[in-house]
Amino acid sequence: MTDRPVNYLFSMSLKREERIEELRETSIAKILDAALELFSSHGYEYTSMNQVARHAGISKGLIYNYFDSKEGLLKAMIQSLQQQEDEFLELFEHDDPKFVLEETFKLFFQEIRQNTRIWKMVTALSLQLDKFDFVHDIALKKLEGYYVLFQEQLEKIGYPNPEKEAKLLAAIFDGIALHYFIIRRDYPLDKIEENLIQKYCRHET
Amino acid sequence: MTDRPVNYLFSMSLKREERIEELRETSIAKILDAALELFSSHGYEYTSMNQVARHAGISKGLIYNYFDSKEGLLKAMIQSLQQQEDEFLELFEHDDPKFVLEETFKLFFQEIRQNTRIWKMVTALSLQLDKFDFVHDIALKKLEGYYVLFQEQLEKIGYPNPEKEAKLLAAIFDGIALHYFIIRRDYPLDKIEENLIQKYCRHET
Amino acid sequence: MTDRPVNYLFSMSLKREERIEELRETSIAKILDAALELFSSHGYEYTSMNQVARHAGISKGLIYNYFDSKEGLLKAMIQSLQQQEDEFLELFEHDDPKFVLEETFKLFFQEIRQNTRIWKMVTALSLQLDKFDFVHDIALKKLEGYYVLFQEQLEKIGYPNPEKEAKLLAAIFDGIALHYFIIRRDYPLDKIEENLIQKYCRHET
Amino acid sequence: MTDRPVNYLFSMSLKREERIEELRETSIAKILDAALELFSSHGYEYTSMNQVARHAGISKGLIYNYFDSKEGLLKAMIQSLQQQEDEFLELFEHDDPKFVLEETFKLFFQEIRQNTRIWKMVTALSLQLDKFDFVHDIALKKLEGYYVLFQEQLEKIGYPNPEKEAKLLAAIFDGIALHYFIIRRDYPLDKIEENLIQKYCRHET
DNA sequence: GATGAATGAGCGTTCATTCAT
DNA sequence: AATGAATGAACGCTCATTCAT
Repeated sequence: MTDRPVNYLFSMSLKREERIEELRETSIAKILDAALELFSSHGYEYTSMNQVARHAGISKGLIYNYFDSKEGLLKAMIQSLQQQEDEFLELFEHDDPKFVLEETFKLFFQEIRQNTRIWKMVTALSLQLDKFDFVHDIALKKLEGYYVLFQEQLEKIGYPNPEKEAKLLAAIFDGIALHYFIIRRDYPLDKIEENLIQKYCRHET
Repeated sequence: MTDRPVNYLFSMSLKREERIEELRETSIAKILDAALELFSSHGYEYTSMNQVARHAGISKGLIYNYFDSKEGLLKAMIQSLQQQEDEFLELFEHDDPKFVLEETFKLFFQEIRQNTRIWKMVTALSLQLDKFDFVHDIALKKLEGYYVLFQEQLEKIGYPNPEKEAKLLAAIFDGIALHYFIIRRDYPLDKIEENLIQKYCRHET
Repeated sequence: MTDRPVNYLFSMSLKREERIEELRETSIAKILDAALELFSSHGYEYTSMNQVARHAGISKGLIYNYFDSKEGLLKAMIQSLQQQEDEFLELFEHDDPKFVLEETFKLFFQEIRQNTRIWKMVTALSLQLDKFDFVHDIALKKLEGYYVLFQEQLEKIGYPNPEKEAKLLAAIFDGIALHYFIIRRDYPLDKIEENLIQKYCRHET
Repeated sequence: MTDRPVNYLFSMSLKREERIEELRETSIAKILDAALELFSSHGYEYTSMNQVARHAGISKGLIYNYFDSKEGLLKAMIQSLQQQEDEFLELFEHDDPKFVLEETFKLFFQEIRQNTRIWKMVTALSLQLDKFDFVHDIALKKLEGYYVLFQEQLEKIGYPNPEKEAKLLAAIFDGIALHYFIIRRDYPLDKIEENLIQKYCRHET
């Protein structure tokens, strides 16, 4: 990211600083929104910086005030997604493993339903690992997060082979997402969701 | 793709025709090989037609004798992959469902192990459905093929909810592939494979 | 350059005026210093106004309070150099021509030794005369100053063809400077200096 | 420089190869000519690749078929100048040192008279040594060539301090060139030339 | 007086595609 | 069938300059 403003001694009032910081944040938000919108609908490679600028309603040059490069913009956009996700993953501090699992399941399905385009993009990007290492790293970390979460809950429930079972469960989820991304309207996402919840969260132990 | 030569009577000897047909096929094969190699290792968008030509050992212009455009080349390449796959999916005409499932499982794991790069590319491409409808169509058809195959076998075995179970099974497979593409060396592909075979093909009914 | 403040009666106290005048001069000096430093080390074309502002420790906009444009800044910078030089050329009001010559020689060599980068830049700029007429004019005036100085002294010493000889002498100096700029450490500047002083200032007439 | 054509076995006749080589050379020549013309009249930094293409009467993209980058084009242009110069420096294989000196002098003056703009550009570029090392290297080599040539001839003539004197003589030349570049029409180049020839090549030993 | 967010024309460069041979 | 010189639109990016505060 380029030059943050240097703090010249006494050179401006706090008011001014705040106003400027606001401007900065507004612009950054506009750019990130436009990038998310366009990258996720047309693809990163097929979106030009010109388009991002136009869609954000600002000039091309301004993007480079805040981001080093197109790839830098992608990185920032991905990280901002990641951050939002982290925020609501912290919610689960419950004792009942079946409850935690069920909530996780519901959250997951809600996410891919609501932000299909975004998660499709993220999935596509994590497969380009040679080009965008940072996406790969984030995908990896997230994956391991799920492995751990699932394993803990399955262990508590008393599953026989919790480590492998956790990996399988995570695979089921990402597989479902993948198929939903491809098949879309014709994919019975609701029924699949119910079925899974029945199987893992409501069965007799 | 350009017009195939029509057989004008007496216009040339069969020998000459055959020789030319051979040349055509050799060139096309060289181009498709180069495209597969480069698209799957560097990505479609990051591979130039120049690179394809150089890697195929032919001239840039020649590619356009056989393919309309870069996208046309991609399409042909994907279709040739599809064709190869169809060929060995016809093998299964066996009665024992568990045997068929086990063979399918083994084939799948062998494929993603041996041609990781290629399947990663195919997966990535099928997520870009706005851009490349044909990849999407192929992915869809293939997916439905698996759904049917799995459903039939699971029905024969006597699974309670074969349709949903088939979809879940297919999701497990593609999820495993996805995770393997991302985690690679650290993913316990062998153990997962064994585990799945045990679960679906060797259990007591 | 923007308008200097006119002295509206009673509009502000002399104290305030003075303080502001001081601020102005400090800022201008900081900018000129930064420009000299950066233009001479990276080249005028390869120095951005942003860099100048950062190096001067002020904001980009402030430069435009004092200078019309990047070229205007260059012009002012060159003129300030010129002014400094004029100041110490006035020192020579001595009768003995050989003494004056020797002092001039020494001054010249000291200058190119100490401020190599700056003189290299000035030389380079005076060769771009299409772009920067003012540099050309300054170079011309300076050159003629040297011609006159040398001619007068050589005349006093009794050289046969003082006009041509003065031009040759001036050429020798600038040629030496040019070669020193290019060869740098390996150029025997000291010996050349001694040699010249011997030849022109210490010989028997 | 980019891809030279690969020689596909038997793939084309010698005639075709020759014709293509001719095309290549014509284009390269057009580009180099345009670059020399524009770089030397407007300056390297103030000439865009678009201008070069337009002036050469070809498309912008074609330049990049033959040159890696703008800097690569500059380099090639300088080297082609260097080559032309080398060719006529080989002429001097004469015994009489005064004759050799006189011819060198005449050649030098003729050059800066006829190709003023070009030599001015070369001089300007060799002062930008941080940016364009190759120009610096060439300038250095050329300079040393002159040092050696002058030293040898002055030695033969019997000058007392030939090494230093050679350096001074070279400095005189480049100084004269520099002054001529700046003063142009008002500089008495002819008289200076005569004067130098008298002094070094026609005097009594 | 001083700031820095914002602009937009223009840069060097790439590359899919065409076409004369 | 095969070549590769040639094109030109589009790209990512820079930077001198403006102006509201």
